[in-house]
Amino acid sequence: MSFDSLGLSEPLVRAVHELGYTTPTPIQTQAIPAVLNGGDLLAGAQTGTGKTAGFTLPILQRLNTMPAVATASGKRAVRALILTPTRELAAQVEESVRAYGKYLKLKSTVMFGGVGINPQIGALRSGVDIVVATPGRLLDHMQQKTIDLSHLEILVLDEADRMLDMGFIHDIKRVLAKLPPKRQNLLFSATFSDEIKTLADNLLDSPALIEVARRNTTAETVAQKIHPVDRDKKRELLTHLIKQHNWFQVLVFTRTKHGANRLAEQLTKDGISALAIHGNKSQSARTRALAEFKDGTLQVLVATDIAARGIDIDQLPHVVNYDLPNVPEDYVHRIGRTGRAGATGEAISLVCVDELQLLKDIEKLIKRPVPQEVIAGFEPDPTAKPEPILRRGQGGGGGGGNRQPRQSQGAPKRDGASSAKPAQRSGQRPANGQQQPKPQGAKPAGNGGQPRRDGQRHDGQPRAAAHEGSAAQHAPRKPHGAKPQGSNPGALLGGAKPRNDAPRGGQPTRSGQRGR
DNA sequence: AAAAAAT
Repeated sequence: MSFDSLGLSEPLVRAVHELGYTTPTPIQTQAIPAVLNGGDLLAGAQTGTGKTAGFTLPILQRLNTMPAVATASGKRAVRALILTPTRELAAQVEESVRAYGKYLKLKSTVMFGGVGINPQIGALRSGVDIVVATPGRLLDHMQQKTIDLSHLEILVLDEADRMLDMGFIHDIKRVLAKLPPKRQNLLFSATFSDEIKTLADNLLDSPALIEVARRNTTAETVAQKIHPVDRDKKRELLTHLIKQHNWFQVLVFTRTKHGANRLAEQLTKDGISALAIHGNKSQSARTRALAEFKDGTLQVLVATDIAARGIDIDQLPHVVNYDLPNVPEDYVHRIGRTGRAGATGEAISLVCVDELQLLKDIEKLIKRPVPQEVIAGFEPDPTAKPEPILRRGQGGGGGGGNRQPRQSQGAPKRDGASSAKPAQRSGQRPANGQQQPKPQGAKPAGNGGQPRRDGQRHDGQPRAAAHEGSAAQHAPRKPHGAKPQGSNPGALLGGAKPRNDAPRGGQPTRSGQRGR
């Protein structure tokens, strides 16, 4: 199977090939012809399955093929709208659109909150074909009448379940109400709650159905490991691990925003360059942290679950769960940040007694125990009692009325400096972790803290296509270090009994085409 | 229970 046999035109295939992809993933194989068909689509797919290319490629082709439309002012009209739950994801999707559309004349832009609205208005005025947006800012534009969607032909709701979880349903309905009724709708969701089904029923007209087996697990290329540890020794252990192995690009997840801030500060004190990323950070701080982490300037990125989905970093070697996530599914999303596109990765979880129940839930979900390894010097106190803080909500699927109206959280915190890095860096990084982290503050002041919204990379390397990445399929590799090495594996923390391996994910389970 | 998203 190849991209041109899916019906994509030469300029798209050329862009895809130049980005290093030759073989479509299962979801691409199914979604691309379905979208080219012009009908609606309901797709069950998570990030990391090649989903983004699955809709951006055929959308580009359709817009390129269909006769261009002009607005009253004579500029190109917005014909495709892609909504995503987070700003970072919106930026990434638009990068993909740009990368894949490199040889086409189509124009795209991204818009979300937390940054100035005027540049966005300017971009819209100059005329764009494709808009990628988060719901809030899009509504803002609609109310201010700075966006004209009267020529819209294609609508995509990406990570629709996440958007509903985040309380976007009302915003989405308000957007939908103002769109031209005759259009192609694509809905992507990792899960299918009753809410999603209702949304799909209302939105989609006899959609094609595509489902790719859930990645409930954990690519084979990710080696997972638990380090049992006392709750108050976690930070020390993390520092120890990073320094001992000289890890150079570590994504660390915490449960709370406050926890992320604290940990980043402490790591910095320990001589490790670290920044936190979460929803209370200013957009410029978020953008900067992500950019520095991606280009290797930053050794550690401490994140809340804002980064659990979607965020894609090439060849990210290490993910650490400093806290286990409250929702088992998020474990899968988190560790899915590593081992992407066939590369090997390592997912380490620091687990204290409080988190045993969460661990059990996770092992049940992924249908396998995670090997445990106690690190010498960090043996957990066997008499420690769990503190009954953590409870997991969310029953089987239908239930949780998790509605939360948006509420203002006050001004985002400005974390100090207005430094953004000047463009630099060759794009190479040492292959073996020799890179020394720069101390904080050593960077020259940059462009006044303007966030990068332009989707360009510092190093100018094409990479957007790596999102949802692995267009190409790679031979599965054995995870390295899958066996616990070192001292008493399995000590102290009762995990699930070893079972035979879980079934591999990644195969399509169901597909339907239909004409319209 | 936490997180995210418009000002």
